Amino acid sequence: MTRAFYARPAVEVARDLLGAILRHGTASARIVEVEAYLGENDAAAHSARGLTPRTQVLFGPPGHAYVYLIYGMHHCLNIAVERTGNAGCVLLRAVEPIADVTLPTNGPGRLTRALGITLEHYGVDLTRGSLTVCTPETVCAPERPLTFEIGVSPRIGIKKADGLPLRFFIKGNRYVSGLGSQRLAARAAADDQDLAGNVVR
DNA sequence: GTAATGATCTCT
DNA sequence: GAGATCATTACC
Repeated sequence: MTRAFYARPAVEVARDLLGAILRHGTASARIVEVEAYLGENDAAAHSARGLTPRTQVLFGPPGHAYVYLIYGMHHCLNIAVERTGNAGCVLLRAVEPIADVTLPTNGPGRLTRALGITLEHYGVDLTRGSLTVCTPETVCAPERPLTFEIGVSPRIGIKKADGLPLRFFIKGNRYVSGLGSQRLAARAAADDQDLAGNVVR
């Protein structure tokens, strides 16, 4: 993805990231669920209270990683978007494994653990280096559809600015996180059932 | 310096 | 429904 791809409103970038490929080293996975955070006018965004040491990358140029530790034990991966000075970002919430991924990837904390993303990736440039996002056509995954329906819902787990439809996900994809998906995924692993179409909310 | 908080996950 | 566990932030 180019710098220009990220230099757009958070909602646009979020929707366009669905289906794209997240790569870290040899590991790769398809992005199936994201959330948009709008910057200083979004009470739920970390950048809502202005520039702090942690959030400075959000105010910097687009296309850089914003990684932070949540609840003392989970890392979350975001991508800074919009032009320099605008603190919008996109939270990656779930991915579908393609290669060299063994751990579960449905959920923000799980996907960072599965792909080995930590605080050391804070601020790295996603347009160059080992942690990148690219278009699905550049990866050989012919069994996965390039077109899909996009589902929309309120963001998960936040208390401020709740209810805004800023969460986007691939409808029917079994790797989407959210209500019930953990039990469904566990049952799928146990029964080897195909859950496609049953995770839409 | 101290205390509250949290864009989560796992188990009960 | 509660506990784990700590960086960041706000407030004294």
